[in-house]
Amino acid sequence: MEELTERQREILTFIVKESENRGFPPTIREIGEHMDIRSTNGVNDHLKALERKGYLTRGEQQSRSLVPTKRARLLLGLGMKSKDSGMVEIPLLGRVAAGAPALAQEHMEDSVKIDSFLLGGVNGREVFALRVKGQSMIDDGIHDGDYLFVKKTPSAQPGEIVVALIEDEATVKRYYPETDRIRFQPANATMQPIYVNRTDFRSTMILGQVVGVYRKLQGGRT
Amino acid sequence: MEELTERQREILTFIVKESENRGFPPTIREIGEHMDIRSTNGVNDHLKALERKGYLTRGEQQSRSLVPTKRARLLLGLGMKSKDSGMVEIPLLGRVAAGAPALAQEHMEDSVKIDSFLLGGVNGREVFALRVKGQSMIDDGIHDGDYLFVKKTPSAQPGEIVVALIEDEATVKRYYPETDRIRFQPANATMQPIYVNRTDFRSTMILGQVVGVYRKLQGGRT
DNA sequence: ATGCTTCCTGAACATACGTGTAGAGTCAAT
DNA sequence: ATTGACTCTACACGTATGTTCAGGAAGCAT
Repeated sequence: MEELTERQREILTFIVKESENRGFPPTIREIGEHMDIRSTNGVNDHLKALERKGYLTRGEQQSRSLVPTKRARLLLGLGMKSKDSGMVEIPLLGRVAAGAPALAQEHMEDSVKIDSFLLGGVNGREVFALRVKGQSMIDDGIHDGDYLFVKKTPSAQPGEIVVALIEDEATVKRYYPETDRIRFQPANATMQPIYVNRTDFRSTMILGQVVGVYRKLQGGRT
Repeated sequence: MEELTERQREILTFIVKESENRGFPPTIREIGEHMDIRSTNGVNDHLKALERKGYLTRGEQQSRSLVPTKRARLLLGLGMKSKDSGMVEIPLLGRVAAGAPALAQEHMEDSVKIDSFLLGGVNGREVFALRVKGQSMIDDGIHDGDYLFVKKTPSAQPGEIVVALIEDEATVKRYYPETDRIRFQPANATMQPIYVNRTDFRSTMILGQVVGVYRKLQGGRT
């Protein structure tokens, strides 16, 4: 793990303390004021460094979206609050049917909490969950009714399992870009791949990348 | 104390939840989006009411400066306990190798927390977790490296997936009692079942029944 | 009827805020 | 010698965000 410089640690401490004392994180300019840094970019350099070293997560174009990571709390010797450490709450979308699923809205009525360890280091805030419908990925061990944990991302690496919006349906497939089209490959010997021409392809079609699968097993049913 | 209207309470709840989940409060527009209020002023009316009634403090001209008061937490019945409710901590045994696994000891060094909802109502205290070794259950969608959540029980129903101690090895198989022997059936076409004579069968051989499977997926590897 | 609160639309405005570019100085490592 | 982290200034730009004004509809008490 990369070490922090004195200045970076000071800023990280300030962010943590402000978050606790005021209830929300500071802005870049507030940090600059406290640290006697006249230029917002001076502060930004530090924030970038903290993010790169894994002590801070940021949102793009979002004010005050500075959230220290677990590692940051450990470094600063601030004991985590009880058993809550490492848990994230994931919005649970029902069995996604037709139409653009409510990714934008994300009503929190239903949610699942999960150990962030099981997400393999992915930031829990960019993950949603949904239930699988159908057998199209059975050869990859993804069954009907399974819970999928999906990292929101508009792109994917070839061969990765993604959730994509195809013909207004959210479906789970493997992603294979080819020269002039995209192949969405089911993992089921009885099913054919779906092809989408690059010209028809919008980045919004890929909703995210599957990072985890959970299946309830009880009473012996598969 | 002035009461809150339904709508005001909804917004207050949203602010509290967002603060906890994301680490910072929402903006007026984010609230509007979630509540289906198109006008920022519509939201502002509610915020003014919440402030007037003493459930919220705000800063002037400051983004995201929405901090619920103690009274708000009381009203919502959140005793400062945050997201931990409904969580259970499950001891995680390493890849169980040979010999009686440390069920008795249950070194807690490693553990996973999981939403009890995902255990399907099984009491978390009688559950342990372990990682799968081998491909013997691949046709049931249980792969090498998967995490199994196992309910400790000495018995099982026919056909259920169990963790059993066979020849000093902990293995995952389906459980089929036959007239004078027990058949432990792998879910892999290339593998043969294991038979145990009833006379040799001790109840301690069944460690538990599999109630959940989790698989990390990342970078496209299966 | 007349007000009052709640709940909302729509639009406009000022500023708070994140981001990018173009530098520059220090210091340690190669 | 050069490269690269770290630290910072100064300035500009776009947009994210809070605030305010001008209403309107529904319900409810006086």
